[in-house]
Amino acid sequence: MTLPGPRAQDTGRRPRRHDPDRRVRILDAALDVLVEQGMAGMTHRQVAARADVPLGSVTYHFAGLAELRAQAFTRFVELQTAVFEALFDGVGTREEFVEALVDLVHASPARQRSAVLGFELHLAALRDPGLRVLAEAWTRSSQEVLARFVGAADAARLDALLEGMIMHALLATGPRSREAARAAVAKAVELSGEAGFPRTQGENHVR
Amino acid sequence: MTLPGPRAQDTGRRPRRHDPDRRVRILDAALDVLVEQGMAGMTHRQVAARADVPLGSVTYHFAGLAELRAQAFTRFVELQTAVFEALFDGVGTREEFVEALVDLVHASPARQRSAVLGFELHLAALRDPGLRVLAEAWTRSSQEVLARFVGAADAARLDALLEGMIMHALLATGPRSREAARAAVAKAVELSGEAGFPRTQGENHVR
Amino acid sequence: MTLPGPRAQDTGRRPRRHDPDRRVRILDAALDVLVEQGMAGMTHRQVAARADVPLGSVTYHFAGLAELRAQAFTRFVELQTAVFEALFDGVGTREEFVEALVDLVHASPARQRSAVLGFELHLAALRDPGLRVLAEAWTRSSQEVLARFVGAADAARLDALLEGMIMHALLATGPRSREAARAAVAKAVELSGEAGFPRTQGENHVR
Amino acid sequence: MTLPGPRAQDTGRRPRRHDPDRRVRILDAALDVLVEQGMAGMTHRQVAARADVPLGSVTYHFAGLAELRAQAFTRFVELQTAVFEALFDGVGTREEFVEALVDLVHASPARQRSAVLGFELHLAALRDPGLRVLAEAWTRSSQEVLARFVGAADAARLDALLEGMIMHALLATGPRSREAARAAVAKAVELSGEAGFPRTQGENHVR
DNA sequence: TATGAATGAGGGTTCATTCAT
DNA sequence: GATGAATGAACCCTCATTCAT
Repeated sequence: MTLPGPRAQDTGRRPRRHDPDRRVRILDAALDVLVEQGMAGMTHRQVAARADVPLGSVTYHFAGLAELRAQAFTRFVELQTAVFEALFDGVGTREEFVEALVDLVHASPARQRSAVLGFELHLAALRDPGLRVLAEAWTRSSQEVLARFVGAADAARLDALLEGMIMHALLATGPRSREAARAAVAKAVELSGEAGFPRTQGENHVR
Repeated sequence: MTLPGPRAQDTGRRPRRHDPDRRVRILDAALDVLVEQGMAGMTHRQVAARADVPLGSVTYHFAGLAELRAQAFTRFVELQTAVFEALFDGVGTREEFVEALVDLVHASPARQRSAVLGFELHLAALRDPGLRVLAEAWTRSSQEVLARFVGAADAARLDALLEGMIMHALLATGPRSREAARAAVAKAVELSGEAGFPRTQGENHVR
Repeated sequence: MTLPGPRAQDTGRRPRRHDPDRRVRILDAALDVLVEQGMAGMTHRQVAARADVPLGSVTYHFAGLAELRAQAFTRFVELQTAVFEALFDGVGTREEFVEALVDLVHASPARQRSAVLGFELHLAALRDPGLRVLAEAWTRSSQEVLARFVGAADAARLDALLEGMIMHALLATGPRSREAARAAVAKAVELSGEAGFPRTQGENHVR
Repeated sequence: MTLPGPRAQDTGRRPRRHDPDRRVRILDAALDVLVEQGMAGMTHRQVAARADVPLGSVTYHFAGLAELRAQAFTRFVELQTAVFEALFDGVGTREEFVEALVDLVHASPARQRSAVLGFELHLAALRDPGLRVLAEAWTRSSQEVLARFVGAADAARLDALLEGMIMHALLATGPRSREAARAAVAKAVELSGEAGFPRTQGENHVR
């Protein structure tokens, strides 16, 4: 029965001065919390604890929770866009394209996080105009990448299919076979126009 | 100075109607709130206000917010399953099938609500095992309906595509052409096996 | 995810008609709850559940929580007075007297209950005039019993000692030796006047 | 329709004083409320009102009602231990010892408060392990003080007697004669061993 | 610049009590 | 007579946000 002083929010009291990317650390922590606790669980306190940062630091760097949310999602989209780009980097043949898409869809622990964040963003965007703009830009940029390989209309269709498959993969309890995913993706790609595959099958291409 | 007991109270005389289906009214109100405010906004107070019911009524009929959520989603799935069944009632040809799917996807004010609820359920299911069971059952039942017309694997693929298209439709700001949606759906159905279409194309069917 | 109807307060729905001593069952249940949960935990619902009686039955038989409390304590005092009387029934010698007192003090599972209730009553009586009257009557009656064996002043002193020993026994974690209790009681009785012991030591007496 | 987040708020501009010993003020207020309203009446709101502090201040400084209770009782025991020590400071003769004990027992408005708190602590300790530890430590320390004047066993007996007399004094409606209390205490002390009285009776002692 | 003490609105939930059935 | 549906008041607690330091 000690008297510990106010509440257990002392994060260790180290004198962490000069922490230039504290802002980014907070954003990443916010995304972590968002993945684990959902939108409703993303509070100043949770984020601060996750970032190992004093509570005031979060309100200091971000004008409010809405802004924190917006910037966190913005960071997510930036990172995710880069990942998406990289995924198709060096893809030349239809087979490689399909394989890249299967990578995208097939649930790996790493993909789980971005899948959850993506859907959180989509849902949040329904009620926040700023986020809606962000979500649309993200979707557009994704489809533009896909459109390098298939036509624009096919890209939209493919993107929708991927979105749905990712959601299904997210919710499925049992492990899903990669082959099933590949078959589904392949069938969808099959129908797409030929445009955009610089190399014929089997041809090697150094990016 | 009497023993206070936890509380002392004087109920504010108000007509206390016996209301047999109040429970269902509360569930519908909960779904309304969920659509408009999102999961975080679905509070006892909001739901009570929406159902035009005193606060205590919500906590009386449901043991907790978790149960209210669960039962609301359960009701949603029940209703939605019926709607889904009805949509394909009388569908005989591939053309009719495609048209039904386009109805499903194309954003009408009426579909908006169920689309949002569906995605809210999917997201909530990520963190609630009970809801996950419900979501899986719903997905399974939907795919079983689709599987009457195309093969099981195609049904899963089609379902994913629809899911993605619905989400895209939900987020799109501008109005989307019904033709674009039809084209995308048609292409996906094209690839499916012939199984399940009792009538040949062009054949007339009196609904 | 079943729809169990309102809340889990259905006590089994047997048609318990003609239950003449339901009132007493409720009182005993109230005392049980009081022992286990404390004053703050003695709610209508807890009592009803404990008595295996519908919620409305408690409010039907008792005008309010205050009355339920009062009547429960009244019942407790009645029962306890009888027990107290019985304890000294047949006590003739100083040794028997001491032994009876030690029985009273020494913590047995059975005594635990009445000890707790007694202290709850004392504390509640501090703020409820009605209970204060009851508590005083109880104290007076106890001391009158003791005064049959020792003088009135000694009875008051003895009663206080017993009260304190009971409280200490209640709080002690380790088991207390009966001998220690006997020694303490004996010493207190030693000082008392001779009045009231009809039999000399060793003499047999059929009540 | 912006994302609502859990809440949106506008603090109602009020002077926000930095108040370093607000924590202690809250604890004292909690003890005041406890004396007047009993355990069940000791709510956040009552305490806040009593301490003239906003509601949030109580929950800010104490993690929960249980902790508030625990720390309030801890403070009570600390203060009371000091008072108890001071009471016997300078006591040298058996007469002074008795007189000190009578001071302890005889109901003065000042003692009323600590007596009530003491019994509340004892009762609360029955169901709270942390408080039980505290109560036991308190009892032990009290008896150790008494044991400076009488033997250990006698100290326990004396302590029990005092406890009982305090409770009786607390409940008695009419004023009790100090002489009666002195007589009872004197008789109990009479039986105790001689150990611990540095000065013989009648000897004068300059405090 | 950075922090955390402070505030009150609002969240989930429990409950005494009333009253229609 | 007996019951349980219904009602809000009040409870504990969390939290976004402000602001003194």
